[in-house]
Amino acid sequence: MTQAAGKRPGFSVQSPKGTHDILPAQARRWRGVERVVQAVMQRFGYEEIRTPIFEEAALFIRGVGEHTDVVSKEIYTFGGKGADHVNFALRPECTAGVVRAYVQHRLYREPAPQKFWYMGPMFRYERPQAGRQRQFHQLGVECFASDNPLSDAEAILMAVDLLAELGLTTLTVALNSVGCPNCRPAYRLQLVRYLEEQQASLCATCLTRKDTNPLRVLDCKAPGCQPIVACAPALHDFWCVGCRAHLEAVMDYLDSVAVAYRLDPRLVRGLDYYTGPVFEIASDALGAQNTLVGGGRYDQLVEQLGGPPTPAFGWGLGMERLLLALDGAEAGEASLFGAVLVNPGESERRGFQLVSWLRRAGRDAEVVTGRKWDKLFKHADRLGARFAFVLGEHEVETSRFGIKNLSNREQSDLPFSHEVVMAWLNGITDA
RNA sequence: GUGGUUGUGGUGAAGUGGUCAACACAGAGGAUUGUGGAUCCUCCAUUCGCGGGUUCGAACCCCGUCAGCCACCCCA
Repeated sequence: MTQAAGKRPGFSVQSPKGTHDILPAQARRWRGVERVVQAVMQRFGYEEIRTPIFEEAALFIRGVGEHTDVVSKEIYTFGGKGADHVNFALRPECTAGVVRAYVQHRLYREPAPQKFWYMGPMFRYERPQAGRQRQFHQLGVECFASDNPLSDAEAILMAVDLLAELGLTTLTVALNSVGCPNCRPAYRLQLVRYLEEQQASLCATCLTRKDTNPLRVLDCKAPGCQPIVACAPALHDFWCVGCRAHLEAVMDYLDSVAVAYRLDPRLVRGLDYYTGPVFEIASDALGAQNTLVGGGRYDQLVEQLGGPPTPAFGWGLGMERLLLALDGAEAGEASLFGAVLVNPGESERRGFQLVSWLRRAGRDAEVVTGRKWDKLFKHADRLGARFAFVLGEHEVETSRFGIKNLSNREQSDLPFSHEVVMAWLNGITDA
């Protein structure tokens, strides 16, 4: 923000627009969420995968879709160097990268289905607002080589359970099917024909969407487009037998485990690769950007990116939005096992020894140096220490040290030696 | 890319043209030469996002610029 007078480092001391530092207090919250994530993923048999944060730009253009906003106006690209100059792009999402890795390493040879999860930064050049940043973090899952509706339901359930376990309750799950290659073309044709009739009253963006990605018109919130959308041919009238049956099976599975959802005939995804069931989980604890999880089936993508025909299902979850929705939850206080209180001089040497013994024994501890004992104890309080180790000049002279339990204020006095400390550690019980 | 709104220390904020830029919290030091969230005292913004202009004089007025936030759009 402001620059100290006289110091001109030649750059702004501010993280780039739309990016944030995660400071220790926040990082604690992240770790808490990550722990739950890992546990849930393990229960559902998903394995972690980590892919590069940049890929060839062409991967995203082919995978996500040339006409999606994500690719056409939000992607960060940069050139390589030297002879084999290729254009790269910071990943705007991770499905394309995971599919690329799946194809590259021929993971389809592993026993099916192959189930992966990932977590990491994604990049989209957008105007920042609540729940939207240029660098944000996404947790996602991809399940390959299963066209069984059970896999769809399992993945959706996993998202719901994860959110519930984190304490999120006011959620709505929206479900739809965007149709498969058997039925979508017919629908698309009808829709375009209809939109052409109505094009006089369509908004400007919908006019271009009509040709590039007509299904997205269904999602348009422009007031002028509302009546048109309302009377548009309905997707579900065009579903083929397979699509209908698949969606119904997913619904049946969800019913069987009491996952509440709402069928939303207008739910459409902004990424081109989706086929069949799509879903979204929104939280009313958020502002305008209230979609927490979005995903669906993409049975064509693996083949499109050079792999064998492989059905797949996946979703992505915005970590920052999740943390935002979780905002009411406690951040967790800083805590410490032991604070070793010492005076300047020789007692610091002892303090260094003692803190090192404690750390080597697996305990977190800090040395605090000072002359005034009220300040030292106050400091120990602030650190949230369970025990204060009193090791001042008096103790150095007598070769002893004090241990004070800061919660019940009981203090004992012991000879200063490694063995004594270890014995004492063995004697304490963890709360 | 479009619109709205806000920019005063680590934080929350007073101050709307004229002495050292209130106050509160946090922080540092002391009162108290060894024992913790108390009390009292002291210190902590050569400067009001940044740059220019008007003026004898600007945190306050004007212009520009940058940033934050919110919304549109889009999406997680």
